[in-house]
This record gives sequence, C-alpha cells and structure tokens, in this order.
Amino acid sequence: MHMSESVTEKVTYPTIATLSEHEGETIILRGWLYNLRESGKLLFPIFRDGTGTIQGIVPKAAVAPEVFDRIKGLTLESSVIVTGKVRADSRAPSGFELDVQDLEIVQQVSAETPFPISLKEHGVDFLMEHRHLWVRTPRQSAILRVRATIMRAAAEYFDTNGFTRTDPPILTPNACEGTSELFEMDYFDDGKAYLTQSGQLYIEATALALGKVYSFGPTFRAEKSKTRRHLTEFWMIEPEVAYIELDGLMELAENFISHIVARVLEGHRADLKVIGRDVTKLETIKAPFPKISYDEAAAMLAEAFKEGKIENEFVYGNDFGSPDETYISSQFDRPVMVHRYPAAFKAFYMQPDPLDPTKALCVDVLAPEGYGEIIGGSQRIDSYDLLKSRIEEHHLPLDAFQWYLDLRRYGSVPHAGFGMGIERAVAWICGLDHVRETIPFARTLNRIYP
RNA sequence: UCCUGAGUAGCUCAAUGGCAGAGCAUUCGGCUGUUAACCGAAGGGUUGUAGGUUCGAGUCCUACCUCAGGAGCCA
Repeated sequence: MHMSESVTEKVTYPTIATLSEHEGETIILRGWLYNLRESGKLLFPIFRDGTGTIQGIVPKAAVAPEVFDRIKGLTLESSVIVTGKVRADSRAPSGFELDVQDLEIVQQVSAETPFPISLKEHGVDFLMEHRHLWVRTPRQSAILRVRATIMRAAAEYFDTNGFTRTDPPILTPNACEGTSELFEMDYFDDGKAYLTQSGQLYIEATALALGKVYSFGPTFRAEKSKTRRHLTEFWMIEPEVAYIELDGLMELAENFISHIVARVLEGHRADLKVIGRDVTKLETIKAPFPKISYDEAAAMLAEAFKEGKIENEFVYGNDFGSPDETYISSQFDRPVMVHRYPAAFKAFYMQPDPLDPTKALCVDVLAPEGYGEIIGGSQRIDSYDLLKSRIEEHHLPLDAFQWYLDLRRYGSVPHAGFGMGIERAVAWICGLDHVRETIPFARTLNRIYP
C-alpha cells in the first residue's frame, strides 16, 4: 500500500490530549476514525489518536466537495490525517471540537470487512477473540495507560529508595516452592526446565549481595484456575531487603502502594473517568494501613458469622477463602495488612514467629472493595539448620536447594521481601471486575489467541 | 479437577414442541448540531457438533465440543 510522505515527514503534531493548549490553531492530527455521525449536509466524524478522542465538524459548504465525499464515505477505524482548527465548544464532551478543513485517508477499512468492535455491547468471548482490536477502544486504552503508570511508579519507588533491580532467570531448573503447577519444557540434554513461578529465592541471593534489591518480570503458573483473579502469565514486582524484619517489610509495602496510587491519581484523572472508577475510593489510600493479625482476622470472621453477616463459618487454622478475604477487606477503607498466618499452610521458607512458632512472620495485603490479596510477603528463615529441616519436612529435593542453603551458610542475616501481582493491583486501582482487561494480551486457562 | 450456567444473522439478544425474528453493524435513501444520533429501505441463517424421541425440534433426551462464573490454589 502506498503511504503518502506526510505520514513520515518531520513535523510535530499535537496529540488530542493536549489540544486544549492549541485553541484557535490549525493543527494536523494523525489517527483513526472512531465514529461518524451525519445530519444532512453536516458530518460529525470523531477521531482518536491513542491519547483521546475529539469530534470534528464538517459542513458541506465549508470544504471542497471531494473532501466532503471522502469523509462521508469513511468506514470506522480507517486511518486518517486530518487538518483542522481547534475550537472551544460547550457541546463537546472534552470542551473542544475540530473544524475540519482537509482529510487524507491513509488506509480505508473495507466495508466488506467492517471493524468488528462496534460501539454497542459485546460478549467476553468475542472481545477476547478480538483483543488485538479491542485495545483500540477508549476504555481499554485508558486501562493500559494506567497499567503503564502503575508499573513505572512501582519501579520508580524502588529505584529512588536505594534498591538495585536484579531480575532472576525465567527458566528455572525446578519448582521454587514445590507446590504450584509449572510450565515445563525440554532444556537441551539437561532434562527439564520450567518457567519461573517466582523469582524470590534468586533475589534473596542478590539481596545478600546488594542489600536492597527488586525484580520485575513475568511469572507463570500452570494452575487450572478459572476465576476473575487469575492469569497463567502475569507480572510481578518483588523487593527483597537484607536486615529488615516483618515490621519493616509492612512499612515498605504500605509506602510502596501509597506511592503508586498517588502517581495514578496525579496523572490519570481523565482515564479513571473513562474507566468509570470512583476516585474518592482511591484518595483515601495513604499509609499507614490497618494491620491485623491472622488471629484478629479470624475473630472478625467468627463474629460476623455469629451476627449473620456472612454465610460460611470460618474454621480457625485454615487459610482464608476468597469470600473471607472480601469480608475482611470490606471492613476497611484502605488496604489491610494481615500478618502472622499459621505456618502450617504457608511456604517452607517463612521465618517462624519467636512469640508463637506455629505462626509465620508473613503478611498479605488485601485490597479494599473485595479485590483480595495483591501482595504476599514474609521474613525468610535465616538459620541454616531450620531451613534445612523445613526443606526436608516439605519433601523438597535437597540437592536443588544447596545454593539456597548456602545463603544461610555465608553471612546469613534477617531479611524479608514481598511480591505484588501487577494485574491484581491494576484491577483494584481501575475498579475492574476481571484481571484479563489489565494486561494487553491475557493468557488464561482457555485462551492463548491472539 | 469439580460444581453451575450459556451456545440462534458479523455483534447483542428474542422466539409456549407448529411460518427463525428484532436492534446494532454493512449497503442505498432522507435530515445543517449530531452525542452508542435519528427516520425509511435492502441484503444477511447448516439455530455449536453428532445421534435420538416426535406427524413436526432452535425448543425435549444422550454424548461430545466451546465459552463463562465459582471452588480448590495462588499474586
């Protein structure tokens, strides 16, 4: 297809998001046709450019006849280069309109294969099957912009607080924690390799080298989970810090989350409006966060059951189920940190509480409004002998953990870290009902296309 | 893996066991301020697949496929 020179020539073009700074100016917009309405000799094309949408107005008398016909014949999502004058107009949702003077078609979408995502409602299956086109819609674009800011703010928090980013391998020789289902692949003549389910064990090593470290990358779980909170491939950011204990870890987590939310509020009011998010729910998210022990949370659940506020009776000693987490988090207006769970159902590497060795020095951060766990973390066992016996108790292969045990042999110190699932954080901050909308191309149990 | 639910036009959905329909999208026509514009017309169907019951099945039965929600597990 022939592209005109103006697509690539060196000119600056204001984006739609910044048009308020160009009132009265004639500008050139490069984008796509989002919608087209007409009323007799008046055309109302709506353009998008990835930063927003703006309605153009084209009176037949105001432009050359061939320009009018060209616009009138446009199909949705055709790519166009528009010349027009920015004008403030109280009737426009954004406050501005574009008096179109000229329009060049870069590529016209064929009417025989119209853009499949209409402005009406669609089902989940259809939208996911067309995810490559769905991302063009205003709401999905807004979510992806917020996601980008959340990821940037998360990394920025650690980068500006003395952490060194040390990304762990994605291909690993064995299961990190022994329990989860992993994606398996052949690794030359050395047998099997697995896609990482967490970089935690590796960043414990780099934390003892560099003090404060974090990792940020994709993580894989082959669990056959089919819920609104699960993806088989998701992004996790994990700090690990030498010489901090559980209290320090909790302080880190609440400051970290507060920073991310502040950054989103700072730069994405318009996007959150498009998404339909109630921002007053985000404006309360400031450290310190409420902190309760597992025992206190369990007591809350017991009381709620007695008063008939929840249906299922919680059995002390078990992990919280999804409805339990929802109830606990609904009691607070900001994320709640639940600490000191029973060690019995927690990972083998968690440091026992010296005051009650049946409990682990761990913390889960439950997001408000029923979003559940967005962070899980703990203080790690620093004693060689205890860690070794835990590995044996969990029937994990001692050989594979020799390097991990070495960390307790050579200058072991108290250390702690947590992991935050990016998609769950995005779902909460954007107020979405499913994590599949929080990532450009979600990988779920039943979908690996497109 | 288990439980529950859903598959009908490109999309979203109707249709008591008795003529397979509407809105949107597409095409054509109308309208000088439309806001998922509106008004008129046209084209568009192997009712997920394979069997079965019945005079007759989109509808009832069986199996399978696909998808969704939830449980378990987790971030």
